[in-house]
Amino acid sequence: MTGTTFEVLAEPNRRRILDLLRPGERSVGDLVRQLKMSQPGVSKHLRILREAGLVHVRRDAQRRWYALSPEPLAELDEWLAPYRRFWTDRLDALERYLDENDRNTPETKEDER
Amino acid sequence: MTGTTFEVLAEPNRRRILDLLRPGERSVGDLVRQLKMSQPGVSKHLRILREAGLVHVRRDAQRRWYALSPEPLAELDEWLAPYRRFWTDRLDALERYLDENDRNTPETKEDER
DNA sequence: CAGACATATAGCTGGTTGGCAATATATAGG
DNA sequence: CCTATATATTGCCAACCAGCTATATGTCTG
Repeated sequence: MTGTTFEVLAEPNRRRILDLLRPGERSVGDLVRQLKMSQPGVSKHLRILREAGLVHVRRDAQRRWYALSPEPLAELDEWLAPYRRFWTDRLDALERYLDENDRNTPETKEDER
Repeated sequence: MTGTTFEVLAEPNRRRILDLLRPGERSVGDLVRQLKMSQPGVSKHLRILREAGLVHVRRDAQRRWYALSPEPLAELDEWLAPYRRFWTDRLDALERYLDENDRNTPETKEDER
């Protein structure tokens, strides 16, 4: 099996790659230049990201253009959702969007208007 | 050194422990019973979670009551924030809170070995 | 075709890690 | 003090992993 999203993201260089892809597509060589890492190293990480469904690739002659496939990040976001209430009292409008379940000790500070 | 929040959360049993702590404090023995794992195994994970600042402990005679310290999760949340726009277009009020920079053009996908 | 260029894969290796059993530490009670 | 209970620490091991070098694959150009 391919690693879980969490395991894949545990590696800092892979998070870095995703960050670099956020503005848009990048070629492998491009990424190699940004990360201080060997080309095979980068390709290996890209494979792992690809197999985890976090990036997808477009071929163009010898170049391969990698781009974000952010769907799996939603899984992480879902895991995180029930915890948000613990540190985002200020942004509690957020909870209205993102929260849905259980009972807990709600120590909301007073909302307004 | 203590691992990063991402590394610590890569381990499924540790995420499970946090999930179990979400409703409130639990003793170690309590956790051992829920997870199918040896007591030393659980203690080891708890130590890692403690050193990562994700849980804190309260002594009570022989018992130790563990509870969530969710602050480090905010770090994860911050990393995730700029990605949210990619799957939560519906929730674009969110972006007003969380986002800051530009957008890209989605491309056709292709995937092959 | 040859050679250059871009990327992927294979093979190796040192370091890390999760699991367990054994043992240590601490506390409570008789 | 002795014993039971609860948890932590230690020591060990097999598995995994990220990085590297060397090599393979694929494509473009002349």
